[in-house]
Amino acid sequence: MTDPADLSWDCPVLHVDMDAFYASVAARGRPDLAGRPVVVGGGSRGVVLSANYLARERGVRSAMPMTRARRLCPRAVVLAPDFDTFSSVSSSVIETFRRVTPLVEVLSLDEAFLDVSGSTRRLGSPREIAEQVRSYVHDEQGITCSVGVAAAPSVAKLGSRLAKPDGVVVVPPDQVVAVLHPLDVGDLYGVGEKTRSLLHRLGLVTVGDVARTPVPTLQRALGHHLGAHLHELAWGADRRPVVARHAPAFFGGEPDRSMGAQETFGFDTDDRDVVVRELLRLAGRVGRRMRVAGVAGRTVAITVRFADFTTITRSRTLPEATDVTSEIHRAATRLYDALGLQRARVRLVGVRVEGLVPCVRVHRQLLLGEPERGWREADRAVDRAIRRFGSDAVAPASLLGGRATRSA
DNA sequence: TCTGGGGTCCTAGGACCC
DNA sequence: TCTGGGGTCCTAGGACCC
Repeated sequence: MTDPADLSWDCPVLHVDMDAFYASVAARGRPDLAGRPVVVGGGSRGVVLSANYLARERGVRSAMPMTRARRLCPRAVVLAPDFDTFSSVSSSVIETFRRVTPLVEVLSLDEAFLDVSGSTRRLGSPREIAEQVRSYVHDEQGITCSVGVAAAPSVAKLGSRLAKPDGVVVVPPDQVVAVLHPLDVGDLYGVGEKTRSLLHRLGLVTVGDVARTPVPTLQRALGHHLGAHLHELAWGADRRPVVARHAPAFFGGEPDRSMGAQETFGFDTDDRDVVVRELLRLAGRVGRRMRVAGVAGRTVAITVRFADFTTITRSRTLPEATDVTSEIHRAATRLYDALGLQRARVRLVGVRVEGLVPCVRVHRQLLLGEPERGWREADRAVDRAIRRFGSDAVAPASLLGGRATRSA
């Protein structure tokens, strides 16, 4: 108990964030990569998913176009992402967290909140627990993480950022204001580039500036919700409890509200047939994931991004929820055709189904008829074949040979 | 040489109903 | 006959996060 402030915390929260997670996992067991910049990403039109710290020294950042990253850091080793491995390492790390506390709120593959208020008697001060978590992760998974410790989740999250890489930052309650207020407003969770520059234009540059601005003023500038929310965050007053849950729809988790898939073409296209075939592939992917999860949805939405990067969405709500690939595809195609595009060059299309509910709650009138019943059974057969033989085994006839259009 | 893919939430306007 | 308000659903877009 080196930290007297620890004792005054009614509810200490840890935010654990893996350091350059994808890049670290991808480089594990690769001594040949030691001392080299590593970038995970790919595709001719892709972006950086993760960069290790040597690559970051050259200015490489997440979400940066790969072309730019290669220019900034020609020596970088570029690795393709392997999400199966990332997921499995992530699951192991989360199991490690659960040895410390059952109150683990998983935010993504590489970060989580841990409420350790029930663990201090057994494991020591919050700082000591943070160090234990770090050594467990390092010893068992061979990667490093950073931990922020505070009484509020939002402050703990800022702490882990300040701790990076490979460190711990504890922000006791009586130091929250001193730590928060000098930071740039862009450091607040929920403030991206647009909101940051809006606030800067208003003369609100630091978190302290936001904290000292009346809530109604913030609400006029940012909207009712965000205005009030940012004011709270600026005082470190986020008292949202840590909720034990797994982000994706795993057991016990809340079902996703929507499921979608999208894909950028290898080359922009103005060929309707190419787009409609792609919509079929995407509808198939989404439908299969919905059937695996046991959910159905009523609203089908498409996204279309044009060559100039302008992006539109169109959606239509069906009379009945569906998880049938052909129904999703039909709705998506109608939405696309309703755009009435002539020579527009399309860069990306996406399909999403929203308003998901568990299938058991969908009281389909099964008198609906044979055609629909037939499609459902066809979907099940395809799902079974894919489970047995892999996703290359089965495809609608119209997709056969279609892949060349994406990679040619 | 530009800019991925998976999501969530908020806002705002219009339709519609009470 | 005129006027108003509240609630909900639908649609489109935007911002944000990892």
